[in-house]
Amino acid sequence: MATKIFIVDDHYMVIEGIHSLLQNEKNIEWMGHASNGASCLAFLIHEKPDVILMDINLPDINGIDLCKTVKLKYPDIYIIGLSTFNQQSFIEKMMENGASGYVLKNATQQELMEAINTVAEGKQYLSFDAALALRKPEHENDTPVITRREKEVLALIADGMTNNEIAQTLFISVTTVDTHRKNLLAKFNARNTAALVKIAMQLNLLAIN
Amino acid sequence: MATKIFIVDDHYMVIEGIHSLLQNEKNIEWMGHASNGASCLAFLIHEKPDVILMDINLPDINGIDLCKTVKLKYPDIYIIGLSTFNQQSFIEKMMENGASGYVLKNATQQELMEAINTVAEGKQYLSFDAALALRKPEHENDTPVITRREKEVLALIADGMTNNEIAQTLFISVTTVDTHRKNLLAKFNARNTAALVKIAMQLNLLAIN
DNA sequence: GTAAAAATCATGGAAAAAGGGGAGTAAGTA
DNA sequence: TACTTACTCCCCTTTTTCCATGATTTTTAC
Repeated sequence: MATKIFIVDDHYMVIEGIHSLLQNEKNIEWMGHASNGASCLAFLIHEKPDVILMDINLPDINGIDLCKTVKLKYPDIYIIGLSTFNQQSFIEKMMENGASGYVLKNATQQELMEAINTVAEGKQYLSFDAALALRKPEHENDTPVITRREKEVLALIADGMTNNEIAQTLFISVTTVDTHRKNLLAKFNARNTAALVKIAMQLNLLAIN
Repeated sequence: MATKIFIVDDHYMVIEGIHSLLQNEKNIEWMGHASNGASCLAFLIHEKPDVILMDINLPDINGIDLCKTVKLKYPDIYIIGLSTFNQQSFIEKMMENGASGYVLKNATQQELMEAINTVAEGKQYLSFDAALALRKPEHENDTPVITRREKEVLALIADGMTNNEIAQTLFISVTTVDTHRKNLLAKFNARNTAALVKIAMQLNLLAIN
């Protein structure tokens, strides 16, 4: 029985590349592609692929969120994350949101086929590079645990607000904001605000708006 | 006479996609690909393509710099920039460094063929989106033009260094670093360092290390 | 219901950044 | 050659962050 494949990616050349890589595979049935999250969800109303290859960077929605949505509605569909980055935080979040695998865009045909076949059996697959990123020692890659309030303060700091402004925004004292700031610096092991923001951005903790 | 095409891109799927898009074209001769700048230059010693499709993000060298180098050594080779971004600054710099065209990775086969044919005749080609980005007034375009030195300072700031430490690292005066910092804040329209780093990260101006 | 974690607030001082000026030199371009 | 750009350097003042060291009150979790 052929595995039905669907792709969500906004880059035509990548879609064509994957299509080309898979077109001679007998046990693969190409169902087509979507170039954004909305048309992916629309497609899924009527058609049910076995495996979705899903880019993390989509024009309308975050691939990580789309993964969550799809998995919630259609738990039987297996999802493989697809991106140019092998950053631990991306991979981790994708897997947390129900993805069964993660492949980099410089993967070979072999890797891609291995990923699809493994995932189609219900198992998990991580490309070598992705697995390597995940296996890094705890202190090198773990995102610190921050509280709800700290996250709020962090976002406002990154927006360029001073402690005073943040205090007024959140209706709390300046000294409280200062405490949160200090705790953030400690948790992220950052020397100052600049380093803090950089690390937070790398860990994808700041929404892009 | 067939146009000889060579590709420099570190994403196997993109290479495969382009190959697939071009394989049925009669007047295209596929010469192969390189996945980094070094092997591209090595290839060019013995072989001379007519047109090179060149990714902007390469593992070893900036595509913009590679473009300059190639054009300097082999002025007869036409180069088409290739990337996922249609940011004005990228396109502009690529064209300044001798590229004859710029195509986004979500281009269709038609666009790609049009680009190759146009460029092979010695003319310039910009994809619709790329041309649009270039035509935008400066203030609408979000990527400020920063100098080499400013970029260095920016990177060190984002690493958490103080003006004093940066000064010692770059062997310049603290006041000079301060000037660069002030100019960066002005160019990025950032209220403080935190906002500066966030914007720089969003614009992909800080290497991930 | 108690213990832990989170959120709140505070003082005071040292360090750094932000904001306002001005100015000279070197290199490349029109 | 004249002009522009990048890079360099300096002064002064105010604002903000960073650091150390406290403490009290809510929430949350077991």
